[in-house]
Amino acid sequence: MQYQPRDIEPKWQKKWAGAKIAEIDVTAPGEKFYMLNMFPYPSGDLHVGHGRNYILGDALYRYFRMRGRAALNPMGWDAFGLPAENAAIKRGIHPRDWTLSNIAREKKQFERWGILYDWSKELASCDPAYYRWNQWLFLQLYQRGLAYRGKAPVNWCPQDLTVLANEQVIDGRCERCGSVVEQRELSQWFFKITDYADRLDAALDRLEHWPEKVKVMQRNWIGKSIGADIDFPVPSSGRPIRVFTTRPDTIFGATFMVLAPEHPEVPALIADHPQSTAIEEWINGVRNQSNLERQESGKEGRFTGKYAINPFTNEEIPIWLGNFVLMQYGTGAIMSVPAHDQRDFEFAKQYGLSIRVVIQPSGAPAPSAASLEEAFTVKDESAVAVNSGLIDGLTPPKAIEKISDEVERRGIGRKTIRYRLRDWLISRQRYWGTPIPMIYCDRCGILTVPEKDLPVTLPLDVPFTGREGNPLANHEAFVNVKCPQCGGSARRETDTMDTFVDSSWYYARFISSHDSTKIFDTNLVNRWLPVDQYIGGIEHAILHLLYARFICRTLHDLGLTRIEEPFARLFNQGVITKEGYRDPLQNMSWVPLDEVEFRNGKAYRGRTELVAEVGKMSKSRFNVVPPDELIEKYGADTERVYTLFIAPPEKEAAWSDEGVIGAYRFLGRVWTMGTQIMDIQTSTNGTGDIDRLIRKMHQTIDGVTRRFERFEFNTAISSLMELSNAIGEYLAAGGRDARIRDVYTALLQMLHPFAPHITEELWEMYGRKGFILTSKWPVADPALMREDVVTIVVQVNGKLRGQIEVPNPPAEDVVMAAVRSNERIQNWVAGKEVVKTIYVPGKLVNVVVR
RNA sequence: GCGAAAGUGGCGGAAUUGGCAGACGCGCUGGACUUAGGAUCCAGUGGCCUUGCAGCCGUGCGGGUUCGAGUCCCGCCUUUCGCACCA
Repeated sequence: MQYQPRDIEPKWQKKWAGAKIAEIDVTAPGEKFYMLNMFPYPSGDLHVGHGRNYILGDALYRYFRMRGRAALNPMGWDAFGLPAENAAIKRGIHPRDWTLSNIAREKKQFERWGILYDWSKELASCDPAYYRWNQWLFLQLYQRGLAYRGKAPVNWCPQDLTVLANEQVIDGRCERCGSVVEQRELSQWFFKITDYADRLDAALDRLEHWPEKVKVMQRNWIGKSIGADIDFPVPSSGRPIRVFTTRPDTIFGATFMVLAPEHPEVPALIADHPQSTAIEEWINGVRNQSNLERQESGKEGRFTGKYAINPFTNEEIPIWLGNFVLMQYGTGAIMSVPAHDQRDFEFAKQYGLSIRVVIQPSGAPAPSAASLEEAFTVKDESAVAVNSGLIDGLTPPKAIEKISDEVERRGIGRKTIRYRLRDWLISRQRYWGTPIPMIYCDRCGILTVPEKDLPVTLPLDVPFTGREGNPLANHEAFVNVKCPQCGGSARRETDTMDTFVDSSWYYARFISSHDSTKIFDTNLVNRWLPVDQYIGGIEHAILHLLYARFICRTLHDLGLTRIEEPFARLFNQGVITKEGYRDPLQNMSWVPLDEVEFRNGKAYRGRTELVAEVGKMSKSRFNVVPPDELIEKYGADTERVYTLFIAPPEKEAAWSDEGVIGAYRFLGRVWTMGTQIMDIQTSTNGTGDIDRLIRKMHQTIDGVTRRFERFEFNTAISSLMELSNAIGEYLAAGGRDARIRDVYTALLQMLHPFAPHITEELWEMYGRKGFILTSKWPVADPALMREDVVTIVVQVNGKLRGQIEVPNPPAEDVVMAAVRSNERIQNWVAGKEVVKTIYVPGKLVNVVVR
């Protein structure tokens, strides 16, 4: 009987679904394993690149189940968001219908891949039963001052009268209508993530099983720096200017001060300047530049004509404006220490400002003007403060401590910790999201929607033209509401929430996803969280993972969980790339694959030779591999095995259509040898070496088990291929010992997480009871792994000159006797003086001769 | 510029602690089967010299440590990723 994946795969998919095999009772006892793939945004079409992510999770899930863990593997939909709204505008489909039909398609695709999710816990963020708890959470945060309204600059399209996400702004213009986008200050809702900056930063050190890369990215994003705020008196205004510095120990070298052009003191400082108009013009020019533009235009500054007093040297230092000082960070003002800071140095050289060295390697001569270029790079461990009064001779850490204490003692500042992290702007002037549950009443002010009135449901009867801004704002029935306090007429908030709010706590909701009385069950969540294995793309390294960590902590602080960190282990799978083709004559635009002809190994469209480029699969590059055809031809098991075999899972991998055949052949061989082995009923003396094969089996069990724990799926599969090759050789050699059945069964079990359908089918054909999925993972017996004979490599002067076989375990004297009696080896040693002999137990002998 | 990771056949990639480099797979070559193609099966496949052989060379480049280096150390080169005027 031929291997026909087309027949057996749907059969098992139905059986698993019928048996509700992946449904788990979260209250039942057992050692829990919470496995979670990041829930997808249902955009409709899943390609083999997406498949890698889910197949990887499914293999892991099946493995842990077979290892006897109570494994939970739920799935849901990150179903709010802009693409649905754009589809509505472009194609006249309601975002809800578009989303729901995509969900149905993707769910079907998961089934075709043979992926087992516990669908009884399915959730979708666009479902009022889900988003009402978003709203509830918002209210809890609002009541604790963690949600607030504030002004923030947003991208505003004056033509479409709407706010645009950064991604929708292309070269400063609206992606839809092409008008120049403006920066506008609007009232927006924020979550106060900055209150948690310190805890989110500190806890990163305890996330042992997170990729270092992600932790570094989060650390940079939070951007903690320890330093001091120090006031510099300004005689002309009588108001001191406060600077932030991480190096207060260099204050004796602060020879000038630089303010951001937007600094609030600037107008007063330049008011009586003879060229104040020119300076204002310059300020406006800088203001309109992005940070990137400012950096590209180089350092520029203007002297205000005013001076501040350095509180430690008591010197007057000039106050400058500089385009490299950012108002958003610190106090928007810096003390410049040109001798020890690259940027200050460049600025000082450009404008001829004075430079004073205040840190030097101890005992070194004072740097000359020529060597000043190096002064700011002093990283010498022995560097100490000089020309610095009370801190002379101290190393930087001690000097920082002492000078900070002195600043506090004098009452001119304090030690501070600052973060780059800003509060999380959650307002979106968009329809397809969770309505923010707030009400504006002219008499009573800003009010929360009472909990009993949740959810605030998103109305469905709105028109989508893409022109009039947020459709919600024009929906009278939605906007007009009675004030919950005075009963008078009031207006609803029409902003919706950033979809990252939805994804910041869904992992907890899965545990009791149908509970309509509370956000989740605290006891159960305490049992099941944190997620044991979280799997998703590196693109979520910062935003999603940081927001989820933040919200998890707020839930903890609300007394709803004991859990502070939501994800114990994190794994980022690599993307799958494929060649796409560009047309050099058509401005290098991507060419659809069906227009590409291949001749002599090169790609053409007509007579134009196309340029091949390897990149992440995406529709816009026409390089996606849809799984349908592949599954039709070779089956889902082949795709699964190939996808996990292709490369280590964390690495980027290049898809090769030819490579797939290898996985198919492997499964075909497993199938064929299975039908052959089934016929072996009783032990008959063949010529094969069954003991060797059994040893190989135990070694493979040991290896595959360890490789599962380390996510080394590619080598796990290759060692299964080796075992299957060994079985094939045994059969070819005429081996017919009935114990081959045990070896084969173990192979099937280990193969199951990768190729679930074929292994279930063969398991059934073998007359085994139940699903192979619910069978017990094989255990390696160390005693049976051991070889009877070991081969020891013999080197002479480090070069391989022979091999000897000795009984295992190898005794040193036996090995040495064998070396001495081996003619071939002795020929290499003959006539030379043996300097020494090195024996590496069980591995090799190296004879060193002269 | 700063930080991190990585460079191994024609390709994807293997190689616990330094110990037979190239497992496994693709591709390729030859053969079997076939009217033929495909599929399948068998054999071979880093380079060089060879009748042959565990002879020589070989893990980005240059040095070093060691009986022995893909692996450790120093110095370069290249690629990828992250951060980027954050005071």
